[in-house]
Amino acid sequence: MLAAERRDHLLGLLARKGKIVAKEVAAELGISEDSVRRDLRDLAAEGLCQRVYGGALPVSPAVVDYEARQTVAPDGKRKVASAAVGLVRPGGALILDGGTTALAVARALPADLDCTVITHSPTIAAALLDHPQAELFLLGGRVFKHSAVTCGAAAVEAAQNISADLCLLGVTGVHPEAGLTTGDAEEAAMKRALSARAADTYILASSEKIGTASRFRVLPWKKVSGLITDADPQDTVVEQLKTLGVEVLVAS
Amino acid sequence: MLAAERRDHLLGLLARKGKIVAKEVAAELGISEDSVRRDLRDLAAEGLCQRVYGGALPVSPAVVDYEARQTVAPDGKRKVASAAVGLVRPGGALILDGGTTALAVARALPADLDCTVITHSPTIAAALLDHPQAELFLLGGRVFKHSAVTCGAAAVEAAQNISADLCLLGVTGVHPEAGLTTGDAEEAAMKRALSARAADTYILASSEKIGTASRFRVLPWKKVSGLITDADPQDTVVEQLKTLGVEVLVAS
DNA sequence: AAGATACATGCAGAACCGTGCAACAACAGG
DNA sequence: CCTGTTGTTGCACGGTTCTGCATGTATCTT
Repeated sequence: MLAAERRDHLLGLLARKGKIVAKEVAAELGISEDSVRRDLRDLAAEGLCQRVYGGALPVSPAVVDYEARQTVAPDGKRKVASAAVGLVRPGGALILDGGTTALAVARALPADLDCTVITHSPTIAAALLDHPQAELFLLGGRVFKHSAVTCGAAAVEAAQNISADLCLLGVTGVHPEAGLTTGDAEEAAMKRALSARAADTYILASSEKIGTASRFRVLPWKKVSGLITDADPQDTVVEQLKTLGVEVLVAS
Repeated sequence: MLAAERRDHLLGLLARKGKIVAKEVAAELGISEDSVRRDLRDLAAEGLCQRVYGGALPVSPAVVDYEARQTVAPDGKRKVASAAVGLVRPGGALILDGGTTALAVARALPADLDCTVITHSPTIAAALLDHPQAELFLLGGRVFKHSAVTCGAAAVEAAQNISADLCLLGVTGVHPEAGLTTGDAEEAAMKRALSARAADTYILASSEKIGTASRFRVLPWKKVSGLITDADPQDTVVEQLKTLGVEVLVAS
């Protein structure tokens, strides 16, 4: 393991778990505690972590570079994205919706992923250009600038010619009675068309969308295989969804 | 093994594995660590990887994005782009090819431009998202990662359903006898399909492309309306083109 | 207060690095 | 065909950086 790689690893741990115990990491990586301590000392000197007795903690969010916050997806979306990545099978075909949560999924996909990704979002397509093993298929059509995806008759028609194992769909509203909803009729139709072309459809929904509804219905619950969210599993709405027979994958 | 081949191999490793250990690669390829280190040093100088003790790591995605946004097009491409923008008529329809020169055109288009832009490049589409008045149409298909455009049967078919007043095409070779050429057969076919759907086709070619030829013919001279270049109008090749009846728009 | 744990520091060996140099191949020009 | 030039490659050298250990000190726990 490269020294610089190890530093990245430490920062990753810090972001994911919120703390680092020097002893544990040393054992895990098979290196001496001294090296871990030295790394932590260096990172602390650069303001990338806060050194504490026994390990290190993240620097307070306010201090973190503004740019870093911009580029990194909000915590909820990142959690949902990494849970969603677990559903993707190598060698399969994946339909990936547009939107910021789907973009987080695209970024979380392993760089050497060997599968076909079908999308109607130029942004997602651009984000996947550096995945050399992934076959990439873009559904054309009129571009809806608001959400940066193609919609309309041409896009729906293009979708009719593809099939996939899995469809990961973003929505703006997730409600027990209203079902899955979004704010634009064309977009709703497009999402429906995408979902219809996949064996399984999972919904990407960070916690703030749970229990809310938008103007246009995308799908009823019976048409989706499951929901991926970072909401509390004990949440009332989440419990309600479970009683409806919805498979809820909790991301953390 | 060729030096350039080796460089590609290194970049591939970086993408697939996320890191390079100089010692390992040297052993694997049967060359000295010095050569590997030299390559890594060069790649790092071009911003293609991050050199670290013991090997190299990928440049962080955030940095790439940032750099891509920051990098202004080379002077030649910028000149060509601004000359090309002069051909675009408000209210009309424009077919915009992929590639860096076309991207420069997209960026040079006025933000309040009121026209329809048709493209097969997700990158170009993404660049035009903030042009509120422009209608944007994306041609779908299999994405060719190398040049970040859609190609193949589906893309060509999608192109059959559109029409435009003007097509701005990038090529890699501009030669009096060989005509307009590019390095990939699929791309050449796609460019032909785009050109066929527009009343006028103009070629975007910064000066370094003048007088060169690539493997696959895109179009013969008689099919294009003109050439937009920043090359010297007195240049021998440019003079030759003029005698062939090619309209040459000199960008400056 | 005392033992346990974590820490900083210095040190030595190992790994890694850049540079200069010579050998070699590819190539253009005579 | 020869020759000078250019660019690449491997090797040798000296310097730098990393790493684990030993030591003495600081901090935590009980």
